[in-house]
Amino acid sequence: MTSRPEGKRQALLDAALALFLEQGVVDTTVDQILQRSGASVGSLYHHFGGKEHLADGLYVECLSAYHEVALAGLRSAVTPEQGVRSLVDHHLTWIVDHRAPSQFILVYRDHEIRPAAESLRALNTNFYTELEHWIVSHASHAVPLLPAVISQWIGPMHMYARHWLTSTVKTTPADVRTFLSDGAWHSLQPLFTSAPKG
Amino acid sequence: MTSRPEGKRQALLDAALALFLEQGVVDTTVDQILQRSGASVGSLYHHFGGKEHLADGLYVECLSAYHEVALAGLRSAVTPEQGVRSLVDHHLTWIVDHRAPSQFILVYRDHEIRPAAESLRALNTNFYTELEHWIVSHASHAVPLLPAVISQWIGPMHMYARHWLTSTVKTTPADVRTFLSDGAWHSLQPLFTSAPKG
DNA sequence: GAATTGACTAGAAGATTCTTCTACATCAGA
DNA sequence: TCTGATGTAGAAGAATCTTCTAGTCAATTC
Repeated sequence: MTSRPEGKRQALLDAALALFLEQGVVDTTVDQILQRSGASVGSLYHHFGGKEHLADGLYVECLSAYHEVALAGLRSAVTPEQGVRSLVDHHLTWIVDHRAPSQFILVYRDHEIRPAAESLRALNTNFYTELEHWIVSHASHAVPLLPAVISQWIGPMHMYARHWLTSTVKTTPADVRTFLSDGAWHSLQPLFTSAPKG
Repeated sequence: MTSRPEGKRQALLDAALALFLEQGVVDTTVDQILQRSGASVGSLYHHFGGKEHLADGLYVECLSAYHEVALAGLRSAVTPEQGVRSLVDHHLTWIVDHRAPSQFILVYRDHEIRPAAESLRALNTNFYTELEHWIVSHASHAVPLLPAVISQWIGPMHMYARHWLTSTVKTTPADVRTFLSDGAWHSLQPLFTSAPKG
């Protein structure tokens, strides 16, 4: 009966996010999602095509939103240093302001290896490709080992975020923002200034 | 009939590892595991108590083996530099020599938030606690922000491992071993030599 | 060396959970 | 008012997981 456009779809996403974080994807039943969202089986399968696809949709939704913010900051950076630091800053801000989506992204990411998750992995590929292009276009010389460079840039902040999101500490990422930002910049700085070794 | 001790248990683990990597945990059915392993439903539920518990058991098995090697290297290190670098080296060696278990660990890690996974998370906690103790005991002064320091130490290598294990590139981690090892050491070196700022 | 015990295996029966399917509702635009 | 696109409903059916009882086998006890 009552239903504004996108009403049930969004209700399903909201209910699923809450339940998935409370109980995990596997232990959450379709019935629980239906009860919490007020939607019917038909709605769920109309909008998403199944429980796992709903989880995929949720992942895409959450990750896209994050990517948008992160890339916007990177694009508006003027100097290499601003760009390198912006990604760390935006990330740490994001996980505080969007705790639930962040948890779901970190926890669900790569959690399955299956061909069906193709489109889902493409999301990450696009993101990293843009990061690589940004590095190359700002670097003062050829950059080898791009994946390793990217890892040094954002690996620490990812790991810290994972730690902060899964533990229950009261400290905020603000305490480590400077530390992580400095670390990232010091790791990448050589790419933008000095000449390559060898 | 035929059954050596541990026979079915190990067969179940082997079959599960292969299937989980091929199809993901969710898309693998109990029946598939039984067929591939030659075990019966009874065996699976006797040894593990369910499909998810089997996945947990597999995770524990794989991760424990890795922790053992990693910590052994760390303990036998004489200088701080050897210790810092050993963890990176052992990790990169490990993922090459044990590709399947590594993939499962990275992919399955944290993949569910649920109270039942308590013992499972304890494994990681113990590992990181030992890393923290090692840092503190070798540092030349008080170390703040331990989780952030740990993240700088092993965050990049984790991220690179994830990349290498999920992509199909032919390059081996040997190409980046020096790069990542240097990065880790340069990040942590100040802890072991100079005085803290502020 | 028969009985007992405990660890393990077997597979049918039962319970749970997921998915499909058909019918109905709402709404914008012709 | 009709029409088609989109969304909703829930019963029926299919797939999957788990429990349960009944064994097998090897080692141990008396």
